[in-house]
Amino acid sequence: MTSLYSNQSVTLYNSLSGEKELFKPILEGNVGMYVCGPTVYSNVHLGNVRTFMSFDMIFRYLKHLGYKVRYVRNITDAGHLTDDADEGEDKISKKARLEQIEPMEVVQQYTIDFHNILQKFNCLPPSIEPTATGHIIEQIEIIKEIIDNGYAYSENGSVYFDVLKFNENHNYGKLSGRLLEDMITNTRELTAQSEKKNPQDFALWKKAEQQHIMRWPSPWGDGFPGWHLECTAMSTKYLGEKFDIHGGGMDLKFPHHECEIAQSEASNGQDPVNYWLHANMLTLNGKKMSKSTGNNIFPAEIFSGESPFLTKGYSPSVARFFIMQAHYRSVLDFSNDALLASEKGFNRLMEAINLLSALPTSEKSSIDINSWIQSCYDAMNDDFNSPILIAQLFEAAKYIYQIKDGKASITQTDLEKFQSSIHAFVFDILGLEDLNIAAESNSDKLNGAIELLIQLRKEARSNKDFATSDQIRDQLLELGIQLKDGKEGTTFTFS
RNA sequence: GGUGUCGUGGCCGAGUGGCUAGGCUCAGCUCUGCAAAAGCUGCUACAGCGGUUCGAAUCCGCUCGACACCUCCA
Repeated sequence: MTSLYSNQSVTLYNSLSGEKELFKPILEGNVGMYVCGPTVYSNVHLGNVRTFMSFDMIFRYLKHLGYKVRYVRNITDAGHLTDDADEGEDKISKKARLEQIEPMEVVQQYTIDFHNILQKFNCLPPSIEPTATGHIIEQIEIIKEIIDNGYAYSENGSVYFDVLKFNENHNYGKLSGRLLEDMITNTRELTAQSEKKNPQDFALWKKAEQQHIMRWPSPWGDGFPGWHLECTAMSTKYLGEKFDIHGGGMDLKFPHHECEIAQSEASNGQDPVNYWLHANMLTLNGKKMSKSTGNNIFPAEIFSGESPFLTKGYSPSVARFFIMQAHYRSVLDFSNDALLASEKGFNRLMEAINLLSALPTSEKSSIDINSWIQSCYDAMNDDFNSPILIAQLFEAAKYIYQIKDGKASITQTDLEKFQSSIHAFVFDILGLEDLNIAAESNSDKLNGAIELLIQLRKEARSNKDFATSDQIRDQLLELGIQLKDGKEGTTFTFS
């Protein structure tokens, strides 16, 4: 059997070229994908989640197409200075000092939170989730190579990447579209940069001061690795010197990803990545969500509704649906109104899908199922355009109601195809979950009780005892259980 | 100041040279004991000004505005 990917060709927007390109993996049938993970010194907010969700959707789609995907997403548990000055402190160390615990306790706590949250949003775990602290040796080796190749210098126990030297025969700035000379003329004045030859240089290794708790021995003395280096070390180790896809948030494009390219080229001479993908920001009140400014909203607040920005709580799947309704490269603004609209749309889609298995079949299909399926693939093949896919799914919902009402027809074979495709796109690729099914399966007793009330209400109605029937309906609604009268009887949902 | 992205109907969001996504809201209808729910129908927009073109939301120029990056951030 041939894989789907031989029929469905994916086009993706490559930040490096600024254009949509046909996706062709280095090794046919295999994809190596690296995504920059979180720095685990605080809880992830919804903006962080959006990026990981976007790449989860991409991961899911590539797998669906039959690619064997090795998805590597790191945990940054070391390095990462709070500022660029020489006195900059490691973020995790700082948090540990403030809370008077071990740095690895900080790391552990927020790594667990990160995993829990992503699981709630139904993100698949990556194939490999390496940590920066687990790859200190690899990082030191890369630094040695860069020094040997003449693109780094050590100074007072620290090692810096020599950007000017590198730019003499490489192109520093090719990813972010910057020119080094512009950067030099526009550099802001920063104090305490005495160790660097020039401000554009970045740290590969930082000397640890006496009080610094996260430290490792190295040829240059005790210290810790620079932030950009870990991704180069881990992507190279698990995906090779050249791999297919590198993803991350738009805000990492410069300097982080630019530095990764420079480090690879300076150490092994390879431009490391064929396709750079950048997920755009989630904004709140029109401004980027950010840990440092506090303009953010946390997943726990979404679920509980306990936030000044929300009127109620929303399920993880509704939040995921909301995010999937925008293209991953567009800025998306978070608001209660937008979430409310998504919730209604999401419920409508789920209700239509639940009708699928009970649809009547006919001798002929009046709907061209094959071309509908292809239109779903076309959407995803076009740079993972999930909003278009969702529009197609609502078209499918319309078909479902037409078939149900006898205004359209479908054969048994087509229905099976229709059903399996919808399931693939909604649950496997978009990663949505049907909450009513989940609710039904874990509360059989409650469901039985509600069914009983529905039966009693039905009897009351047939006796024209509307006082009783309305009491059952209204009081259940107050409890958050909504009865829905339809032609084939009464159903209910939890609101 | 530099680099980049973008400005779409009441709201959210696709599209990116002609065939006018989709969701929500709203209005009407169907169903109903009344509702709710659900379904159906309707609502023709592309910041402004020029230009290219038989034809532009879509390409080009200018103006205005927003956001992001240039300093840690997904």
